[in-house]
Amino acid sequence: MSANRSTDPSTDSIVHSGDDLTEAEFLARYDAGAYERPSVTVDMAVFTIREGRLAVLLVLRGGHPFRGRWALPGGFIGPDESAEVAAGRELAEECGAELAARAHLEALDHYTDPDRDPRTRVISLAYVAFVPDAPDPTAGDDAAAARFWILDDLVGPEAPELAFDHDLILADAVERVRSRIEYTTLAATFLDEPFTIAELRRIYEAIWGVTLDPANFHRKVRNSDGFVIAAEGRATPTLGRPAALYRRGPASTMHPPILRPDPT
Amino acid sequence: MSANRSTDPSTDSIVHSGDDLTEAEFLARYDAGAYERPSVTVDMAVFTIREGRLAVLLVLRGGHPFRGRWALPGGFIGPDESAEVAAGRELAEECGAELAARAHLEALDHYTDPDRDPRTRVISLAYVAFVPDAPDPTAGDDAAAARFWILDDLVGPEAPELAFDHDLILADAVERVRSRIEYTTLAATFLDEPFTIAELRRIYEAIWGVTLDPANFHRKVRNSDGFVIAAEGRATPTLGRPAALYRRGPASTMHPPILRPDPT
DNA sequence: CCAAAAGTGTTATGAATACACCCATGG
DNA sequence: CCATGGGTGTATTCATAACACTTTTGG
Repeated sequence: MSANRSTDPSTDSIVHSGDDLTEAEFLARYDAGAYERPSVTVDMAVFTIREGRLAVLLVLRGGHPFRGRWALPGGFIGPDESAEVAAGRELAEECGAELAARAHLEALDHYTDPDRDPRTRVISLAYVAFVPDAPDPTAGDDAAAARFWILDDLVGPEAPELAFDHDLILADAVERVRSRIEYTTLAATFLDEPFTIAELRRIYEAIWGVTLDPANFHRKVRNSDGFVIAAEGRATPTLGRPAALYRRGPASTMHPPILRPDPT
Repeated sequence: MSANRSTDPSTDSIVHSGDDLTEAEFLARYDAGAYERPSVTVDMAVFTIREGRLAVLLVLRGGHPFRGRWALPGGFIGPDESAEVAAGRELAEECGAELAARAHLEALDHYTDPDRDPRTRVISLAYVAFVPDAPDPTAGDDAAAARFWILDDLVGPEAPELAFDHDLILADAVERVRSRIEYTTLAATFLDEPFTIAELRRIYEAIWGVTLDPANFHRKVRNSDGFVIAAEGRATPTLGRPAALYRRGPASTMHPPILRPDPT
């Protein structure tokens, strides 16, 4: 603590000894403005499936810094809202309210390098969100454009360089979603209900970038208690036997998990 | 964004249109003080093993707010340090530098409820740390006392009520460490080198609160590539056959994992 | 009838469990 | 030689992977 004393509001003796005050008195006299504070943003990796592949929502920055670079959508946390509320609000503004209502939002990590933003000290709280295949959003006021990028198009020499440390955040987010669908039922949140087991399998294939055995996948999902529940009716395929329809079940985790195939 | 415009430094038009500036000019004119900012702390759940059971470091608060309550150690982030550096610094101050140097520190989550701190808006970045069995730390200036609490002593009617939302953070941290040792080699960081397989097993038993089959555990650890590597010599037991000694191996994850026994 | 996709059956392999059994030491 | 904990062998059970096979539709 001593190394940080001048900026540390928990070191009460700098403000007031406090020893002779009740907690109510202490709080009434507390001066919140006496210390240097970082700015705090939420940044979101909003995933969906596009052309059978994993895609993430990026916005083209219309203002400084990093004007003209693609970035994860996000914004500063309001003084009276939690980070999760702020993320939901931003998502609604980027993708529309009805889509945000269906999205599953989940805390990812925090990014705190003092130099990660050239303006000032900015700490980012990162979230991941999963939405069913959705139309491209309309750009907000401070973004020149907003669209889903297929992840494969973000690697290689043609790929845009992202603003801030968003390439790092995105890499963490991709790994998170890839490992998360192994032992949770999250993959189903990428689909509109009702859906078929094969559609769910294509979600896994898109996120992992592999092909899975349809027969074994079908069995695993059906045997996983509460993952999916049968719905009325049949899918109307362009070809082949019509598939049974399902909805998301009550379970949020799977035992045993559906493990990624060994990339060997 | 529009709902939050007045506190949002990314909405450049409020500060300056920016359109006619280079990025360098924009940054030179940027006023970081124009927006309301939260305070940001790091809080740590520092785990060790005490009396064969999982224990966590708590400090008794000497000042307001929550004076006289036990809390996770932590402190405010300095203006020029990352959260990880801040956590390491705080840990060194609480537990001693040599112990902090051996500790494995890992980001847990962030806690952002606007009302979680009665003083002002405070966002907490939570970390978990794992240290070999260590002497009780000496309390720092702003703590009346600091000691390891066996986790089982923190439940029940006799248990102290923690400050802030630290009971929630601690619950998340415990679940994290319990699941983390399933598929990482983290448990070995609770031990001084060299150690025996049985000592490692007792770490798992302490963290999960179960008893494990010594024979099967031994095989799983030995078969897990890079988890442990053989060291010279033998342990000198009080009873029974002397055990072989090992050091931490290069692997950080395990395939397949060592799964918790079903609590059924 | 044929093609194609959905879904079931069957076998082989690999890991986990339970537990019998051997090993190495101190008393 | 006995008690105790370290460590290996082995049979059973269970999940997975591979793939043959059946079902159900449209053309």
